[in-house]
Amino acid sequence: MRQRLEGLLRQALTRSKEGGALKLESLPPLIFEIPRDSKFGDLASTVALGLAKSERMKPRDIAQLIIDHIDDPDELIADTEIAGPGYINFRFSSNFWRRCLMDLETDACGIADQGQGRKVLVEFVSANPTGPLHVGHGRGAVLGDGVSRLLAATGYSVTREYYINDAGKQIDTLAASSLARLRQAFGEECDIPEDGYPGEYLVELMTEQRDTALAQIAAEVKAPVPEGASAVAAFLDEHGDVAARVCGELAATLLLARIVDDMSALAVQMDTFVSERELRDKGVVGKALDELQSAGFLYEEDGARWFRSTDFGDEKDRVIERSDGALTYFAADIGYHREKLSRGFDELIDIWGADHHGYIARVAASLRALGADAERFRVLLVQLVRLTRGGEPVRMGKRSGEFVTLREVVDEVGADATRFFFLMRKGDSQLDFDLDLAVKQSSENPVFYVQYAHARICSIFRQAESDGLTIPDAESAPLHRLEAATEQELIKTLAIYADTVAEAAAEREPHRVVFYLTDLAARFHRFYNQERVMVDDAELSAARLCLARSTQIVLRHGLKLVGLGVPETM
RNA sequence: GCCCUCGUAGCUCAGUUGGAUAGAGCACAGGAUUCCUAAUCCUGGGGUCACAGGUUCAAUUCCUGUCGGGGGCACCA
Repeated sequence: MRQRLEGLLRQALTRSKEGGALKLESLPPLIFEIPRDSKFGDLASTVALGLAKSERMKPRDIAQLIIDHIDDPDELIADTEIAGPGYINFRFSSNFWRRCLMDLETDACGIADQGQGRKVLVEFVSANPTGPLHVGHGRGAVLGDGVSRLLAATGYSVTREYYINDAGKQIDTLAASSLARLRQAFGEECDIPEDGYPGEYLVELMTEQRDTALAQIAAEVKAPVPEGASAVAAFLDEHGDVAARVCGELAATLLLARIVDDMSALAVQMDTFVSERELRDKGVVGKALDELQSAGFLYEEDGARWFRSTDFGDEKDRVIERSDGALTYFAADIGYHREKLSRGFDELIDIWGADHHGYIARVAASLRALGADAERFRVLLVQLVRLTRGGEPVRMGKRSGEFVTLREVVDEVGADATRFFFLMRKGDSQLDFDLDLAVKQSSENPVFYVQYAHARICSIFRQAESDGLTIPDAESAPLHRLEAATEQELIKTLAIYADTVAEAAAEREPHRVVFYLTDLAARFHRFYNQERVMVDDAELSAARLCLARSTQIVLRHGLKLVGLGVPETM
């Protein structure tokens, strides 16, 4: 809707300028709003208010000038009025609404191609493969997926990537913990390391993989597989390092597979997986550091190597190589992000937990130092989820071993309800997830409200079909018969779908689509309760069937856009 | 101590990027179905937009400060 009026207004402004009526050093942003009260028209613009100062004219006079310069050959605008301090209120003709509905019947549902094929890499979840995903990861997964879907729908070429942190201390810890569990699986008395991962999932995993693991270790050291508890214990003592490595790799691989499975239960799919270890082995990290070195951004101090990130807006310099010679996590991240850019992406989006926000400045600094435009890197923070049960906080963490896994929640409340719950909130707002409440309310989750609207429409169409009625398309439907207030409101809501998606994509905020869908469903339910779709008047029925079809199109498109199911019956 | 972020109805949250009388769901009270799905709809009460200044014709929105919640300030990952 906005897009259509924008063209006309922009033209009017250009003509005013050419005719000398307005100076217009630059074309002002065209800000529209949908008036709360329909007596102020269908859409209002504040352009004239914004121009008052630079033009040194009264806003109302400017508004009049603009209106006088509008050229509207298709008669899309039925009426304009200048109101209040200088609003221009537009009322549209049935022609206009017809075009909006016709837009919805196109492949892209009238959504503009903002992305123009620009390549975007969205990196999200990227949880260490040291345990199952927990509820907090779910939020990042759903947000990253939602943003990806939004960008894909608006013309971007999107790649979803998972960065596997399979190097470094956490993996060493996993290796030691899983080796201990392996020993236990063979009947040995063995405690897991003090700061290891105590979770039950490792016990299950290593018990199940007991023989596989032992066979792999034996193969690596080219020794026969030991038999009997004491022989196994002696064998593992002798080849402790290899055993730990094999256990760690085995556990990481299987845990990652489980993570992938957990994500797909939430309808989240990745396109690519990148391994930190592989990047390091391929020399990607070293190359990036060499570049920084030769550009003069690295220096030695206190026996460590530092990156002069303060030159690029960070608040302090950062260590990239510790005095013991080990590279820091940050060094790996520099290499990874450089590698992402080298793959030809126009834009990198990272989705991080809010506890990493202090990290943004240094990664951005490293990219700038490597010559990349800072605009191309953007981090979306997702606030941590505070898990409660009956109002009491649930302590969680791999360290404590207590877990509420994402999978448990999805199994209990369902994928759609879980997705909707996360997508209803802006990513940067804090979120309490009450387990008891989530289960209790899963049956009244608003997602069903939206899906029910779609199912209802399908039901109407089943009825229409058995009555031998056909649904006209928007071009030929007698839309002038849709005069009821509920019908008008519904049409207007349908007309702003493409605008809503465009804004949501531009802001990377999927929750806007979710709110829109809830609003659309509400308007449809209202219409449905007040008017009968199929009535004796064939023309009126045709118009209402068309309206229902348009609503169905948008509901289906919108539900898919946020990754939700589109049921035909409920 | 410094930095980031949030503070809107009893609760959970939106608020069209600075515009007209601040909205929705839940909860609470009452009502609607001879007919396309009642997982629906209608009516009602509820607010100093944390607080105080500032910018502006116009501030919930931008700036500064105060208070409060959360997070971050490692040769950790």
